[in-house]
Amino acid sequence: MDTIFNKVDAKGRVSLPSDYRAIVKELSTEIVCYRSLTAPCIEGCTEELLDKLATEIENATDFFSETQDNLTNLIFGDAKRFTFDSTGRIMLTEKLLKHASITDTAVFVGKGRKFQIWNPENWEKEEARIRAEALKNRPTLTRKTEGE
Amino acid sequence: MDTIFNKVDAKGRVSLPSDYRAIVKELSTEIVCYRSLTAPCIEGCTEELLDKLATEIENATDFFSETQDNLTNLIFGDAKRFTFDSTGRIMLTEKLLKHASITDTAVFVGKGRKFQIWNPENWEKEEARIRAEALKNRPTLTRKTEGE
DNA sequence: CTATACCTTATGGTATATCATGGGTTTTTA
DNA sequence: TAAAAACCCATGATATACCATAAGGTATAG
Repeated sequence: MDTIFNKVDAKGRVSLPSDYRAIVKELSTEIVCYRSLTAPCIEGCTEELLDKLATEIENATDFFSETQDNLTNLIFGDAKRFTFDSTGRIMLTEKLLKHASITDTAVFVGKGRKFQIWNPENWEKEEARIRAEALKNRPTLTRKTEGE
Repeated sequence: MDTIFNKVDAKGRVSLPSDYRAIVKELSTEIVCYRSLTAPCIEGCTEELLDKLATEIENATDFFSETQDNLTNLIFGDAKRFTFDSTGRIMLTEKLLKHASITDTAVFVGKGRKFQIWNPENWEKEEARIRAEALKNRPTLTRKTEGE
């Protein structure tokens, strides 16, 4: 998956890049999007992945625990299903667009089993940051990820 | 899933968001609501889930023996069935609305298998609190849940 | 090796269906 | 009998589905 720039029209519609669609389509015709917790961008994935995460939370925390309560609110309160039509577009909400400061162009960035949607300028900065960081931590990284 | 703001009309009626309805409708046309034990909000789910919760409480007797009675009383004594009509609306009771301080607008917050109903201002505060908290505990979280 | 035809994908526009919400009417119940 | 709740219909807003066009890329034929 590479980085793709697509236009956002006046209604908030964006074409999900065809490569992304192809992967999702094997399972369904919808994705889930939510505001990234740590970055000014939108994150997307399949519902399956989100369900898996929810199950993990349920297993790792107690039913009545504050942690479980907070996490489920955080994840499911924010996440929204987006079905894409025959032309492969989704309609992003105001909340999501605002969080990522996206107006007329959205940058799709593949992240393995999920992806991110950025404002072009912000992504440019982020990419530079990531590259610098990766270079700095290279020795540690290679040791850690051995199994991949 | 998702957070949705709906109006409460003069008669106390609220539209249950269509996405929520779609999931419930496969089974029936009613949900169960009760006052949250931990937060100033209303909680809602299907009757099936409440039954499951009852079983879980029973199974956890070893750990909750003291509080089991209290829990069952609090939840089941409070829970009430709400059928939604052809337009998808329910009529919440005074008791529930008062507990959540809801007057003219109700915020539906998805929690996976259940949902919460909040007063807009309270939810805004709660959401900010949760997100800040999650950000602070991020290292711990990611280790536990292996994803984000 | 180049040009043309074809296919895929992105994007703009439009019509249709859905949903939230308001109001009115009937039925229940206290 | 009065108040409240369930039911029904109407409407405006909005999202969704669909069609048409444009642009880019690839394969094939000349």
